[in-house]
Amino acid sequence: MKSKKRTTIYDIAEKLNLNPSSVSRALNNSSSVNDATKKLILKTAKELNYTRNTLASNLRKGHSKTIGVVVPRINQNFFSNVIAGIEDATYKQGYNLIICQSNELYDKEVQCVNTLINQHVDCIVISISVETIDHKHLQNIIDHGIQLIQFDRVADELETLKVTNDNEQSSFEAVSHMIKQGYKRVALLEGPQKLNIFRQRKNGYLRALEENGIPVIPALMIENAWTKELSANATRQLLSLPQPPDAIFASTSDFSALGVLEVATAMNVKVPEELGICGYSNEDFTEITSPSITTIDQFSFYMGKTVANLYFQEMENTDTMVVPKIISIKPKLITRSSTQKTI
Amino acid sequence: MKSKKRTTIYDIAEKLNLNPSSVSRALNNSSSVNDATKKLILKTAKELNYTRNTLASNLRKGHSKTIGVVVPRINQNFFSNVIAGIEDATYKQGYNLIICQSNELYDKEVQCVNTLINQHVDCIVISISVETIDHKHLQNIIDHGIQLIQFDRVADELETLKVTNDNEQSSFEAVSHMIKQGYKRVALLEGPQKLNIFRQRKNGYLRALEENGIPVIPALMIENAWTKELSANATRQLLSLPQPPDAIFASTSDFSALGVLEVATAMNVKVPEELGICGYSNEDFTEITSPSITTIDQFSFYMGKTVANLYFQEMENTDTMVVPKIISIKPKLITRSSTQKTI
DNA sequence: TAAATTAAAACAATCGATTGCTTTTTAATG
DNA sequence: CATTAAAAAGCAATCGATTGTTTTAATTTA
Repeated sequence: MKSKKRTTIYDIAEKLNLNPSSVSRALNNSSSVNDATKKLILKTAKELNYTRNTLASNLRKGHSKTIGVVVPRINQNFFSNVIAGIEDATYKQGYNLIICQSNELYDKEVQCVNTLINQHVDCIVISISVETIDHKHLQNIIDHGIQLIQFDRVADELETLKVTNDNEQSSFEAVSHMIKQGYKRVALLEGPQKLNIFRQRKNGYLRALEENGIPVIPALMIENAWTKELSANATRQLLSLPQPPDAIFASTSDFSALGVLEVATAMNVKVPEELGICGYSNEDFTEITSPSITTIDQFSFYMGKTVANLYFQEMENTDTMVVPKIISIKPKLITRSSTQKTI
Repeated sequence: MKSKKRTTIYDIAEKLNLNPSSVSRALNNSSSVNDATKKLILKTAKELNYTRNTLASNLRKGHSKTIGVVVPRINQNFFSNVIAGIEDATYKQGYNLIICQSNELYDKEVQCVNTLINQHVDCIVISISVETIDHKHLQNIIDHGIQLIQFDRVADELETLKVTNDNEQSSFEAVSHMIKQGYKRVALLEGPQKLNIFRQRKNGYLRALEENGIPVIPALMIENAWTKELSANATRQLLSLPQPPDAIFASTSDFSALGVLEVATAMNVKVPEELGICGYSNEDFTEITSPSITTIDQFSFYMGKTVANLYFQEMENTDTMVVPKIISIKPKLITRSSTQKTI
């Protein structure tokens, strides 16, 4: 489609025999243009179907009023909720959102970041991929003078603004809850330990065991069980142990917990009587499985809003340096049937 | 945060005692720059941490290489999958995505569209809100010479590029399937008839009844049952009828179907023996309810890719007028336990 | 009425990259 | 060695809006 030429302030100026600068000022409601003229300009602008060219405006003004977001996957409940939260907050401020997904690939993540830098976005919000171990691309964002906010999966080594979940504490509470319910051999399904969130969740698990005087049994801790399939395999393995666990904390996601549940059901292991299950994320479906699954709510939408508002707040300090700041949101344990050993 | 001044082609030109135009050409790999010079420029660009200012570039080039997307809700499975599909396709072409959500509100939808027009996006992709009945804002997009692609929930009256699901046919097949399973009184939970997709689904339902010689019973057709709660209420009402239905087609969503299932279970009505249930959308959870729910897959991710590719394809015809074109994707019936009356 | 003040509009430079056109330099040809 | 062709680089306008500065017009004050 050939896009017709759009109306510019020059067109308006020409038609009214005025200078473009006056048109611009009128459009920005400056006080240095006569009210009558202003009205006339506004009317003509409407007639000619004028809309400001944000490209030109932003170029001149030196900013883009745009925030870039990089997440592993757009269509994952947690992330799409965070994005919805960010959108909700940024929209009100007249900001736009450019969304990219890394697909959990380091290379794509770097590309996304570069694109956003090129776009001269004012801020980049990122939750890193599993593959991401070095942070040159993140440092690059900072070097370009772009505000950087990390959320959820953050690079600890890099001192930036961060919005995180208190994974350690919530895992601690989840495992403590299971122990209080009477489960004695709680297994752990771990996520890739490259990601700090999974390390933290493991730490919470370990602390809960320790504080409750329960020995750590390495055989009950399965590495890299972070998809439904991997968790299902892990569960088969665990339940076939001479001394199988009587509870499994799927610290990686509710999908993992679902894998556990399915295998348990298939192997005729009764949940929650013989096996307690706890997931992570409070996906919609955890409420409707039978039994319903105990899980942890991360307040994802709220998290998105927090991220956006953090940016707007920091933006105010125009000339001071960025002070690294971490906002930690405390997730909430949602206890359901899958851990109701005692009735 | 004060953003430091970024490196421009002028900085590079100055440092190398060259003209900015040569730098620009070198950066664009033009053949009219000496290879040695080109190499030098590229090296210096890297040293100075240069990145092209896309704002300036796009202003000059007259396009933004950006596609705007407006959906009712970002964090709804169907839409987030479509967006992921669009992103997947546009990313490869070096395009960016600006995402907005209307929250099912007409006013917000209009605002979103206006913002995108201001941003001078090259194309706007939209799925309209429930509230949307007039289409001035969509016409406005066209008037600004911006390519418009509607998907899923489209305004029939407006002749634009469209990517839709064949809702009529898929509903027809779903209801036919239920009838073939032996269900005799199939009820329908309708969505707001303002939206064409829900009208089409109703038509498919009606056609299935007709072609199978089954009378239409108005009492079995419930209007506006398009949330889980509304569907639950509707189900209670239906099952309390003197002559209750023996199957319910929740044409609006799987969430509705879930509402039906929960009420049926609570009322001790056996699914699928006494009541067949079919949903719409193939949400993840339909697989794991007990019984699992028969539903319709809309190929949402693929739909997103199709939308994006439609744009790129149309873009080629630079000077011809846009010929309204509709791509209809045929959804797939996924039969599961909830409609297995016969074994 | 002349001078001073203020309001309104015009002028011109700028943001950074691109591109048609011109000039300079280098290489090739007779 | 002169002439011509080709390659490489420079020049300058452009995209559209913004903004500091200057000019003009209108109003007020002495």
